[in-house]
Amino acid sequence: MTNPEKSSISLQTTGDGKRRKTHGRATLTDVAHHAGVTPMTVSRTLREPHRVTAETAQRVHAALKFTGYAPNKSAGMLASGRSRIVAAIIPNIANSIFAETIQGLTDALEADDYELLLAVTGYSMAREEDQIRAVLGWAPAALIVTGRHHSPAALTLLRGARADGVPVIEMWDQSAKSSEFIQVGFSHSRAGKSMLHHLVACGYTNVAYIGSGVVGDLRAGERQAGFLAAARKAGCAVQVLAAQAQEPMAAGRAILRNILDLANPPQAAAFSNDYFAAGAYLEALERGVSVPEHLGLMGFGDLAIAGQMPGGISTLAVPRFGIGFRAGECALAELRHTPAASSLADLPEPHLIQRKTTRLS
Amino acid sequence: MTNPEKSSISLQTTGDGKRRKTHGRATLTDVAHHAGVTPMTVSRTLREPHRVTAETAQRVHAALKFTGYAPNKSAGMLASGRSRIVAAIIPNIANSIFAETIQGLTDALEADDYELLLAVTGYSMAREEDQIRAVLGWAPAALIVTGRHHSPAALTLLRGARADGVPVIEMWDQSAKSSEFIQVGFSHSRAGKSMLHHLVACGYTNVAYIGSGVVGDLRAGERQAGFLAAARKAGCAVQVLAAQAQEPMAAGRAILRNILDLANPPQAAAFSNDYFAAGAYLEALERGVSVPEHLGLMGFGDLAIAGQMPGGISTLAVPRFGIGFRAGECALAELRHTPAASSLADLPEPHLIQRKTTRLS
DNA sequence: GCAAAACTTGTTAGCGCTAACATTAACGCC
DNA sequence: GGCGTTAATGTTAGCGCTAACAAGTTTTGC
Repeated sequence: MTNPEKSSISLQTTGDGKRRKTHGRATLTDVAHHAGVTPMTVSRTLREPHRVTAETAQRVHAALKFTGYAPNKSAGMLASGRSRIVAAIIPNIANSIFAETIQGLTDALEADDYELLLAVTGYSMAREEDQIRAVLGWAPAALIVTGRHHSPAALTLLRGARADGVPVIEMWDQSAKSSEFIQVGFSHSRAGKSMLHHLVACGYTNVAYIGSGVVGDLRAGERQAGFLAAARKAGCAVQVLAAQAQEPMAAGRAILRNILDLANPPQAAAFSNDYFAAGAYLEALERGVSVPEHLGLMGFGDLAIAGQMPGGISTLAVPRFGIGFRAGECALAELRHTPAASSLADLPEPHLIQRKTTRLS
Repeated sequence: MTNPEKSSISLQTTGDGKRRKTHGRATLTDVAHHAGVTPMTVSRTLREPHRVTAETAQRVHAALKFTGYAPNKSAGMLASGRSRIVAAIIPNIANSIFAETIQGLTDALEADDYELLLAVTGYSMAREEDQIRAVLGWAPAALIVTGRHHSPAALTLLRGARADGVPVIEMWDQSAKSSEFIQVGFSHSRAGKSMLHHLVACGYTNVAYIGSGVVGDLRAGERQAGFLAAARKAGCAVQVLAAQAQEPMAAGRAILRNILDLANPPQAAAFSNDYFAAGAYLEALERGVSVPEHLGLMGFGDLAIAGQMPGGISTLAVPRFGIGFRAGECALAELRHTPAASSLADLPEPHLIQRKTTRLS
């Protein structure tokens, strides 16, 4: 290919010699000229092919290919007032818990040919508010946020969006009472409670909870609170530690060392996520601490690593992929005005997977 | 909040009583009415604050807040012909290798207030082509793709974009000779060679390479080819296995079992990524296979897990975050017309990290 | 055979915003 | 005080596309 400019077909002057402001890309009008039809016919060929003669369609398609036309979506959105964007706002991408949710979301949206606009908050409510404002500028067809807690201004934005007919979905969380937005998730305080109950059922009476150490992670906080409340109710001794902000498995290792140094070491520890638990488990193995006899360990999330560690790590499994998929389905259902089956249907509740790191009672 | 509609300020009728087509959201015109100025003044207040009186700015800001105005970015983009979007096309998100790259990209773009539009190909060239076409519809300011191999049509699109002044960056790869686009990455065939050389330096003479098993992952293929070529040149016996498409650590475990069953088992195995290596290592530990004496293992990527496994897994470290950050910086530099320092400057070459799974020679 | 229905294509206007220019007001300078 | 100069705001036009309607063409039914 000797001439790299060759693909740029753009007409730089119109018939009357006036210069166009347009940048190189071909427009509908360019395509229409080539095909000898009006822009409207080209537009229809693309969006409502059945309303166009086969012969016309053929000419148009030839022109499309010749010009290398790519529709300007901004213009389309502006003209139609609709967009095929679904915006999702998540705390972070690197965390594989959300990566799988995004995968689920993508899969669900593909069915109706929506695009995903992703924004990341870093667990900051202020940043969430900014991101909501930012994505709203794209007039998304639906808006999916993480969690049920938002700043007052963010809440106003969400309500405004919903009032404009934009489905708003809160994922990864669930209110005790009915919520004003659609929710696709589970109760984290109940999840924390389940974790404690598992340890109690295993016969542990003195336990520790290791929090995420991420200040803005409200859901992690609720799991912890649920765990502690249940421990108090069960008369189980409990102490709390927080992971340091560092690579999660390394943090888990550090935590284990801390636990062993404790004045009154617990018989079992529940971790805010499986990476912490995996790190702690490896450290325990290396130090010859017998798990689960001397120390029980459990994680949260049922990430791949929990199943792959020797013997497997007991954990609370949550539908990471399913939450994303279901959230996408709910958005689509609202957009199609096919009232979704209840937003919680076929989303499995978190459930315990007992592996080798907790003692059988 | 008793009236959830209250945040929707939209004027549904104009002065002359004509119904507006607009959806609920406030427009510049709405804001301008409230502030008693023209839309242009509002626009200027937002984009060129210094060109507006303090008093006017104050009135406009009050009106902005009152109306809950959020700019329609499509309209702005259409009118200005510019966008503040950078599009990135990656093979997949769940894979943490790219997650960190995206993080780097996001960090770099934040400096100049660009938004990131992300598209995923699933390692399919056909899908890459579709995704390029799709993101081009948003008239991105820059386009970042993964790898240097594209379908002919995709290549035409990329060239067309570049001809329109859109910086095009290929990341995670590097051509032997100079390339037509900016490249931020490294040579995978050289990476494969480095891996083989490490095993040879450790004294292994009969080795195995475990490919990714992902058909479209051309870079993984090049690492494998580089490894094999180097093995042949070094006179090192080599056999190739491919991981099954399943959860990566589980695949690594399965591979280890296969290796042990081999007629002529290798002394060391190099894996296409650290998850495979970690799974294999755990399986080896459980089976009492002594690593690195009986079998050496090495991974690729220097993911967290490689450093956290007992003793640590030897691996080839690559600048996952740095590639994304540098790609973002290059894009910004082009957009600012501040010619970037060479696209490869301060991007470290892949380097070997020897840990406990390969024998010291 | 001819009007009504159905189909195909064209025309017009405008989505919300901004570039470019036009206008008005305020200022400085000799 | 007249006149250029700058600063602040307004006016006009149009980005590329699509909704809504209009006009022409073919088909259909009896």
